[in-house]
Amino acid sequence: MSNDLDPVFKALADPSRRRLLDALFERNGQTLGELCGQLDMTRQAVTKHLVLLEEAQLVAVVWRGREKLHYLNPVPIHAIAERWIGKFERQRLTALGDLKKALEEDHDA
Amino acid sequence: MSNDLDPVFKALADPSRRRLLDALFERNGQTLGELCGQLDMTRQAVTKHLVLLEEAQLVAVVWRGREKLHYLNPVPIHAIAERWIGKFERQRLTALGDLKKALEEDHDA
DNA sequence: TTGACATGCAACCCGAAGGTTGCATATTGA
DNA sequence: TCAATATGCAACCTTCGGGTTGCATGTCAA
Repeated sequence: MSNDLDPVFKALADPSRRRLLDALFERNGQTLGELCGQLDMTRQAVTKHLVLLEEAQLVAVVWRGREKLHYLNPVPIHAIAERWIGKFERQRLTALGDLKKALEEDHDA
Repeated sequence: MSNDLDPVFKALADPSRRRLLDALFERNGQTLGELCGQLDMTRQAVTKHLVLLEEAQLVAVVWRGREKLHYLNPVPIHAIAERWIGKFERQRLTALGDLKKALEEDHDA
């Protein structure tokens, strides 16, 4: 399994791509055509977004005849949650405390 | 509190900015100059990255004389974990199941 | 077998993003 | 008071990202 989260963060940075993930969350296994119906752009633009999602392994593809079915792969999101967000979540209250304290000291001065 | 996660996703998309967050994670409250020492680019470039982090509310700033102290604000990361990642994590096994099943059916055909 | 359908590929356009350099401003401490 | 320090502001350059259009390819169904 890849250990590089960068393509995942990049893929998640665009609202249209998050929207595609949401669409697959609503109904998994949609075709390209179906996904196009939910975004206000050309099929080619949607294809490009899906390519990025595939490269980040957020979406997996299965061909059925001439149709391309898209499936959500939750593993990279899980990896981000585990390896990245978890770290900050663990120190959350400490960081908030630092911030509060700094603001108070600033007020004094 | 802002409810818009887009600037947060955008801010997290760049490796240099994630690195800055990591640096503040290591030692909270660093000055601009200190943060510059940890990235291989000009001070102005670092400033630009920090502006994006501030706009996403991931970093809060306190001025102490001529020094600008940077503090981690864990709230937006928490928001992403709660409102966005949590949703996918909850359906994680279901999505993996869909994917596995689709791959098997593809194999049959 | 053929036309309609689902998708791929490639060139192109434009604005945004990341970086640089140069200069201005404010604070500090000797 | 003045030089060094810490930072801001603005113009500029190049690359990348998101979007389009046009055409090619492969599959299905009548």
